[in-house]
Amino acid sequence: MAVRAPPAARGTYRHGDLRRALIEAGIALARAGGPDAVVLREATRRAGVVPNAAYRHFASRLDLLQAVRAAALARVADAMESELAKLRRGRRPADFARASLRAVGTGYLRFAAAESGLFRTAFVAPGPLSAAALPAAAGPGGLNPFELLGAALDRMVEAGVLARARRADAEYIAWSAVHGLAMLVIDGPLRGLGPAARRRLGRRLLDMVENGL
Amino acid sequence: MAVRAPPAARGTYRHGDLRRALIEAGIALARAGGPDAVVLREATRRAGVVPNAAYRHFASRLDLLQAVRAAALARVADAMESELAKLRRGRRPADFARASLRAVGTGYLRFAAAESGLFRTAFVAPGPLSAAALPAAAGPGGLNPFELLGAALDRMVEAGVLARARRADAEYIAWSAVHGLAMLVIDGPLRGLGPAARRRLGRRLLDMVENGL
DNA sequence: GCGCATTTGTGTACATCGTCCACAATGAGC
DNA sequence: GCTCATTGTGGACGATGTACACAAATGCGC
Repeated sequence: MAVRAPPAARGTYRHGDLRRALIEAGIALARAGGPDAVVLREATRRAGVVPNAAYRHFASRLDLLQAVRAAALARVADAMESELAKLRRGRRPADFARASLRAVGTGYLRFAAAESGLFRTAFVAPGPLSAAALPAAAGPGGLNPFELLGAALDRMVEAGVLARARRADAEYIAWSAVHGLAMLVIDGPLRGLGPAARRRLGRRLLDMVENGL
Repeated sequence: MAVRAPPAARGTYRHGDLRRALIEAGIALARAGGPDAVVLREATRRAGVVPNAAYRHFASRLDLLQAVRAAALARVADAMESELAKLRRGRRPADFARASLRAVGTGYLRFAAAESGLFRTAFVAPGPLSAAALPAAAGPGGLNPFELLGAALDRMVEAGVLARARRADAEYIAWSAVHGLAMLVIDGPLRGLGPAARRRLGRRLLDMVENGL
């Protein structure tokens, strides 16, 4: 009878929740192979549906990719928040603020290393032009990765650890540093570096951000 | 008769220098559309040759891409060197060393902004696994981008601007920062930022590297 | 000079992909 | 219960990467 064979095979004509199923499949594909692996036909196959069915829910492969991308971004935010959650709140504000910034960076780098396919998908060039703006890409706390970083920096200013004059654009600079390391580690010259070396480099980079910002 | 129609149409059976022609076409494609635009059939079309001819010179599309990638990397090195060449040598060694580091970074960022397609191609993930090691990717001076950066950092140590203890891994950290900014500006949230804002951010980032390294 | 093997380009073919169009099954609203 | 908008199916097209067999040109040994 095979009501639920591994790929699919449903009895009903309607799928019920195809849109979600396609995104789910897309996430699985992205996880395994990055953005290029998000292939429309394969997603429909996994959803047990004919390729064209996808066009009832997405205008194009790119449209599906964007949805997957948003999901991936949300997971980045998750990773950051879970790192932030580890912080003990008891400390002096200055230390706490600094630790927040590091936590944000650490979450980013950890996620990049652990889920490189999704990470690459999250930051793929979104077509020729797109406001993008990381729309519904927030984590459980309701903040997207960019906003989480901004909040950490604000905390640093309040705690007097970061001069107010240096606050402007600080998120771009800090993000750049962390993002660059993530990229180089994922598929740049630093690929296959070993977790220990990766952590060491990560710490060193965050030192630079902390001191140089 | 059309001996030389725009796309191609040669008289001879042999092409003469197909390998080079394909790489050249690949570079043009990468320039215009990044790594994904390096399409084997289109390259052969431009070379005025049937698709399969490419396989006499490249094992696969990916192999062609690697060749284009090497060329792109060489141009990155060019950009860095040309920025280094602008430096007046007369100054105090410390200033000169610092300026070298900035020049390397500036060249990198300039190239990323001016030739984003080639830049993205230069740093695309090279397949599932590859030693890569930036082989014949050097500029006129014979140094690849990574080596140019290393040389600048060495100069800083010699000039006493960078503590010897902090020299280790410094290229990875510095590269990360600059690379990250380049990525964000090219197709991340900082896309379409305007040259002035871009330069400002670049300077700020290089400040961070200089102070925080 | 000449014959033949090696190189290099051609022709045909296949699977896969994104996408379009016409049609069929379904379920909601009257 | 009829109608109609929604959602999935079937078949098709052009593009891509690539494999296999064949043909033209080159160059080497003689």
